[in-house]
This record gives sequence, C-alpha cells and structure tokens, in this order.
Amino acid sequence: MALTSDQRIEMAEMFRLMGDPTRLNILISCLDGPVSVGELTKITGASQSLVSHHLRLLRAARILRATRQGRHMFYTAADAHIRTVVVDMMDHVGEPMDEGPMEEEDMG
Amino acid sequence: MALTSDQRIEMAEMFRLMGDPTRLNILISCLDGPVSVGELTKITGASQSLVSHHLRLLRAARILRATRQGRHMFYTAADAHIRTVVVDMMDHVGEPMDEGPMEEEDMG
DNA sequence: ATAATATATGAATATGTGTTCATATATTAT
DNA sequence: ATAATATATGAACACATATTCATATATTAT
Repeated sequence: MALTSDQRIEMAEMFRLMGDPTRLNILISCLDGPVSVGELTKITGASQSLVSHHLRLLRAARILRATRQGRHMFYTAADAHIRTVVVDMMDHVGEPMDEGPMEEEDMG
Repeated sequence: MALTSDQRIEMAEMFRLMGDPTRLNILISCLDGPVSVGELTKITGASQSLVSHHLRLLRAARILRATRQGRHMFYTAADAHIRTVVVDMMDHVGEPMDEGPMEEEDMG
C-alpha cells in the first residue's frame, strides 16, 4: 500500500499536530466522548485562548469534530482511525520494550 | 488506561518526530526491513547530511534501530508498535471518511 | 437594550526546528 | 601509510510555531 506524496504530507501533518503535548492532551481527553472547551481548559491547565487555538488546528485537520450545545462547544475525536492511532501509541509508551536486546544507543 | 504526564510528553515527542514529511518518508521506507543510509538518501531525495540528522533523531527516540554492516548502516523500524501506528495512519489517509456527515468545517 | 458566560481570533514574540554547508569519523582497499 | 566510500556531526540560519495578551463574536439571561 504505497502512498502518494500528498498523502504522506497529509499524514505527516496529522502526526505533527499530535506531536505537541498540550494538543495531545486535548486529543486524548476527547477520545471517549465530547468535551467542552471549558473542561479542556481545566484538564490541560492551559489558557482558554491557547486551547481554542489548538482546537482550531485539530478541527481543521479533521482530527477533532465540534458540535455546539448552547454556548458550549463540544469536541470529540473525528473517527475511529484517529482513536486507533492514539491508542496504539498509548500502548507503545505503556509497555516496556518490544524487540531487540537494548544494545548501545548513547554515543559518547 | 491513563498515562502519566511524562508518558504523554514521550508520546508527543514520538508523534512530533513522525510529523516531518522527510522523516516520515524515511520511517515508512524502513517499515519492511533494514535500509541503508544511501538508499534512504535516494528514496527521499534529501541530502545525505539531512538524512543522517533525521536518522539520529529517529534512532534516539527508539523509533528506528541501526545495525552496521561493513561501511553501511542499516535502519529499520524499532518494533511492532511503531509499525502499527504508522500503518494505521496510512489506512486513515488512504480511506475517504469514517463517521459524521461532513457538516460545515470552514468558518467564513 | 445590557450584562454575563463561553468560545474564538489577530497580533506580537520568543523559542524551536528543518536544512545547508563544511568537516569529521569509520570502514575497506591499495 | 594514502585513497575512496559511507555515514555522522557541529555551526549557522531561515523559517515555523507555541504561547500570551487583548479583543471580538456568539449565546443566554434579565
């Protein structure tokens, strides 16, 4: 399954967006269901402004979806693929090591 | 399965490293088996220096593993988790859309 | 209408990072 | 030893980007 150059760039863009701690925190918080901006602000400890900026990026990349409810905005993971990727990576950092007997890795 | 703050940062770091087109190209090229730096330079079209710089980052984050063979260095995906994450994302950008009826997404 | 709450946005900035260039190191061959 | 090939590394720079601050928009209540 080879990708086109554009698809690789799109893919990198999604990874890049997941690659910021604050944004990843937001994304993980939205995995199990819709969460309001206010809640995300509390959860992440970031400023409301910053959370909104990040949400805009995640939403534009279709990583998150937004739905209005009164004056609240609720964000949730866009689809199952996103959830799978994030959960896979959570498993990765959760488990110790997979293959390969350690070897040397720090170059003096 | 909640993550610690450190684990989230580690996770973001890995996503961030996957979030550069050149680096992702390298990583994808190393999914199916060991590839030399020279081959990666040809595949990506990037300079040898740049490829090496990227390889160092990917290796330091344990995303790739390196093995020497004569004067060649061969790089391959570090473990199955990495492969799974990348393949999942490849599936994501390969398929059209998953849930949700499009709705509005561009704010005027 | 005004006030209050919730979210979004534009500008400015400080920091991070991808890339290039030149050079160093390692391995093999002569 | 020198030469040639393969890879790695340090510095410098141009550009991207995460964050803050101030302010705007949207929704509900009075």
